[in-house]
Amino acid sequence: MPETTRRADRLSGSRYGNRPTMKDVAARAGVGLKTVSRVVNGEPGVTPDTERRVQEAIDALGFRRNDSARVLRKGRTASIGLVLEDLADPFYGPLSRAVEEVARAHGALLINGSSAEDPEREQELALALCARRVDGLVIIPAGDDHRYLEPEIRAGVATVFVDRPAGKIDADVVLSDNFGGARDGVAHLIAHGHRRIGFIGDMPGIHTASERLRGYRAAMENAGIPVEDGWMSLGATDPERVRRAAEEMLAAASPVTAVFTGNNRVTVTVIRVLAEHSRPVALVGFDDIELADLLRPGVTVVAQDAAALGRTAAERLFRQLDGSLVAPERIELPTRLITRGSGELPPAG
Amino acid sequence: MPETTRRADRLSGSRYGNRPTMKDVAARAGVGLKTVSRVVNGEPGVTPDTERRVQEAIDALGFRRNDSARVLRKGRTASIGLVLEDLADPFYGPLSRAVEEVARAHGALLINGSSAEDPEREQELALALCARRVDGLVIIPAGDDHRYLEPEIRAGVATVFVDRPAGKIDADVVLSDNFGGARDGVAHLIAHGHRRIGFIGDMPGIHTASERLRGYRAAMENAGIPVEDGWMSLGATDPERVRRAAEEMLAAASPVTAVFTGNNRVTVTVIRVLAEHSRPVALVGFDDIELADLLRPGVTVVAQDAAALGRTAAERLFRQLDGSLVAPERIELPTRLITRGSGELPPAG
DNA sequence: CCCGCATCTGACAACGTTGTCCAGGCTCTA
DNA sequence: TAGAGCCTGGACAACGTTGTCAGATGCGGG
Repeated sequence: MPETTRRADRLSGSRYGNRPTMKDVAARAGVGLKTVSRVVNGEPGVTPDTERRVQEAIDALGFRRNDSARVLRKGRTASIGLVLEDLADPFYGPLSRAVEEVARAHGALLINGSSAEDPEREQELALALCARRVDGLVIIPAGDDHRYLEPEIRAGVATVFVDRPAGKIDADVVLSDNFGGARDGVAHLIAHGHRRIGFIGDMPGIHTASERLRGYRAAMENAGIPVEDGWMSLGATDPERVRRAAEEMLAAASPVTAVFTGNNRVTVTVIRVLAEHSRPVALVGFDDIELADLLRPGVTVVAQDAAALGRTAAERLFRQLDGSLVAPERIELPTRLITRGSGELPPAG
Repeated sequence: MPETTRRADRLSGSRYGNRPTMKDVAARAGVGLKTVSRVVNGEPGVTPDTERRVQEAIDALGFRRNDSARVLRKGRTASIGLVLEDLADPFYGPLSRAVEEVARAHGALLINGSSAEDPEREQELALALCARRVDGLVIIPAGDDHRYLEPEIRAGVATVFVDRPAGKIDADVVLSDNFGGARDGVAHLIAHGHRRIGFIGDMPGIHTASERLRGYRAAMENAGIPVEDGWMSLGATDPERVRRAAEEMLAAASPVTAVFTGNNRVTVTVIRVLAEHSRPVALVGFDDIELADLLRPGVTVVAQDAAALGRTAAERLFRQLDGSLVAPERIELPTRLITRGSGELPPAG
């Protein structure tokens, strides 16, 4: 006789896991089920007196509407998912926060998870979010094949990719101008007299990394400088390898006089190496880093606006949900060169 | 005749918002509803041949289980909520990530939101998460009254507070040793010969801030140093006010020779002020900051382990859900003094 | 005094899934 | 070959909510 047991537990109020339902509230208030629903949702057509009785019952029982059931009935969850690479990376905090603020403005909750740069985990996470029936997904891709999302998108899940483009499907994408930013950063070094310029970046398999590399090559080519072997280090992600790469460039027979670094983590490591180095070496880094202005010299960077990326993507997501959007688009946000000293050092040696 | 319409849409596959259900899969595979459920959940009792047919139907239709319905039926959502102050703050990134990893290890998703330091928003968010029927909540309190959670906790929502204690309810709390850390940091300055030491921190209404202030006072008292008016600045949160406060302390008739800063944001601003100051002033800050080792002098800090806070809290949450936990507890994690130079400067002037 | 109308209320089905339980078909043994 | 027992598959109810629709109630006017 489970019904009896449950009622007893509920009345005693001590047992975990049994929450009062609208039915319980209705029984206590002596009204119908639907009337409770009306009160909870602020629908019209309830006399003040009835409303008061219902409200009292709600408070007395500690009732809270079960949104799972609501979602099941209504179809929309008023929540969106965010799949990013690593929340602990300072670049993603503001991005995530920006997405959240837009979601909040649309009355939606944000569910997020980290892919840890693992394509399989990205897929697992994205599909788990779809199973929760999020209304939309903002994805910072780890993998390069997103066809697994096709059924979801067809089923109406709004989808926007950020920071890196979607792989093998046609979808909205919001990016920084990685190519242009890197090109301008390297050109800045060239303008200050450098010709032997190193590039240290992530694996070229990652879109942002290859675009920035392309920018480096373009700037060098525009200036008519042939790039020598040993000036480029790709795929060095962990500090140890970045350090080795930087040291090799600086110790070569004809060492580089400037370095362009492909992301914030690389930049930080290279700053450490340069700090130990005797001769001054110019540096421009992609991504801004905190306290960059307080170092001596200050660190010149190509800054992207992480918050703007997140905001733009989220706004586009909700416009998809509004139905006011049709064709997928690729949006590129400009980067900004912030000069602080390290990029303006003249060539030494 | 809505049924007909829906079926047609589904077959055409073009209209948004209609997803295939197990019923559809069953019809297509020519099996019963429950058999599909069994296949989807990997339950035993299905012949390989039937399983194959079902799987084909699933793939063909792009079916994905609706977890909302599942949750409704099963009672548990396998998701936990995290309410924090501001994801954009570098302190919370690693904390959030640590919570996520623990959740993942337990097969749960993480839903998070920022309170923006607003008690009302904290409550709104926490209750919204409860309405989604998260299994548990990790909360970094913005407010100081959490009685609104009593019905939820009684109903079985596991709850752990982090970084600051819960207000007016008895609940699990995981904190850093704010008092001890601040006391030791200030004692460190005293040990290096300082007697005129300033304190710049957040509003004393915030628990961490008042504990750190208490630590400052204790260290001074232990050393028999009376604290003068004007050595303490409380409630300065925005950079402008912090800057003014620091400048006043340094410009006073008998200026402070060292400063203890109450959190990372304050520390960063004070570093800027000190960089412009002529005489060297010692500094110890609460919270570690990135690149602190690269500044000259390096910044001595009292570091808390944000990831450990998050991990400890999340683990405790899941132990509550296991039922292996009974009485609420208060856990205090140690802080660590990291000497890098700024805290070891001798008194000047 | 009765009818019509507006207002308020509640019974019922449906959302998509899972747990329970039973039916039918099979194998194995006596 | 009949009966017992096992395995597979499916019918049905339930989870807690909301939309639909019809019934009840009260009021004013004819």
